[in-house]
Amino acid sequence: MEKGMISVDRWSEGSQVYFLTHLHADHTNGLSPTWKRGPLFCSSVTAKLFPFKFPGFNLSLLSVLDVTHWHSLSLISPSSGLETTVQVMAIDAHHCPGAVMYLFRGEFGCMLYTGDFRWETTSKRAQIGRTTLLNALKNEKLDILYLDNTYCNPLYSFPSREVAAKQVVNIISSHPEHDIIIGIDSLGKEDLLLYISRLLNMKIWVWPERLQIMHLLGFHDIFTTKTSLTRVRAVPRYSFSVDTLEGLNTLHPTIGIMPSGIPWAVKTAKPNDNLFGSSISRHNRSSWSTNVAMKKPNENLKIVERYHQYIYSVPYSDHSCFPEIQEFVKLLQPTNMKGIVSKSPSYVDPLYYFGYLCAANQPSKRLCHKLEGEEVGERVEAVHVKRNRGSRNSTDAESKRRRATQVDFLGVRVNRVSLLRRLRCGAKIVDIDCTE
DNA sequence: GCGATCAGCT
DNA sequence: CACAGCTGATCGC
Repeated sequence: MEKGMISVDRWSEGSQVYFLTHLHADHTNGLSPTWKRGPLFCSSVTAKLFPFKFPGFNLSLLSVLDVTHWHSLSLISPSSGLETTVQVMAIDAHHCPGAVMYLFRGEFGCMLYTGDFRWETTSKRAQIGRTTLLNALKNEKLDILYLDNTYCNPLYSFPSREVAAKQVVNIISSHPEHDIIIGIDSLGKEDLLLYISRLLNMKIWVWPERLQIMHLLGFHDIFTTKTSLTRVRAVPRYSFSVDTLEGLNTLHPTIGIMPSGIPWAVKTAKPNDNLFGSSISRHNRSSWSTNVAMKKPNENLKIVERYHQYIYSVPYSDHSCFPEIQEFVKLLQPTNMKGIVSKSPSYVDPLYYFGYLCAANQPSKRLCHKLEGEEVGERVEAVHVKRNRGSRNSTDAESKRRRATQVDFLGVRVNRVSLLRRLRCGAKIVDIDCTE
């Protein structure tokens, strides 16, 4: 295999330059303070947060890319061995602070790696993104689109974050005597918290490390670590559970709000089930419930009852929902397309739904010639593939067998989808034989 | 002992 | 199911 040129959100050896879309952990797997494989490009906000996440990292390796401007890099062509120019543009991805997409052009053609992104066609920011992309692509064809396919399934349709944020504010203001906890991660959902703070004119509690991040992001007066100053607290999602809520309610009436594209606990119930017969109105439930068969109905029922006693699931998502992904693909009409998320809720290759929008039947021969002739088979395969359950209980022999499958995959189409499922995000995107 | 990786959980 | 990501166990150096 010839050496590659460019890796995005992928940190193994063999590339000349590396790009980071944003600082969520599933995109930094393999990065560490001791990493030193080459120049690492990212946005200015990501660069600002970077030392916090990777203290001791050699910052001379970091290069900041301004958004919406072309930057030229001089690299060695993997095919000819000669110097070649690659141009790259970072574009706001509207995901979490610092998140960008990368648009590349060079001898390999034109390609876009979205990273995680949200494409709200109603928002001002997305309109700017739309103009930027169209201007950048102007007379050029997008040869390959690496797409955030997290919610690439028609099951997933949710409102804009502005609408969802209003739902959150409604929930809080309809519980004037309650304490509120909101489950968030170490980065992301800041806009939601700012919105709450502005509309309800209150500070928001965050844990100390999160306050440091808020300060790095330039938010100095809105957040606090003093519990006495506010009844609204943003807490780490991993500490947000039914048990936590039940514990808190022994001290003071408290409700939880979970902003998420996946209302997991809701999904075990039907919209008209008695589970929702509570006197508290559930703003979001009607459009949310999907019916999923239950293995142990009674057991799950209890969990759901406990859940709905205290927790609101609000469809506030930093990923694009299905109709938005569709809009995005329609706009760009790439020649080829590849999902970057393998562990999505209902993984399906984006070509299954959007192949008709692009010229996927005539994949660019400059790129990924191996993909040619596989796309139709892959699309069919994608819907029939069974979820890989029970990996936690699998034996050593089973996991060895799976590893063997991964090796075989490089030349065998039929295993392609099941492998993609397990792969992490990230790609070595310019690699002559395109096997990653 | 340290970092990388994985299992388990939410 | 699992957005993103923590904790704790284990492995290899």
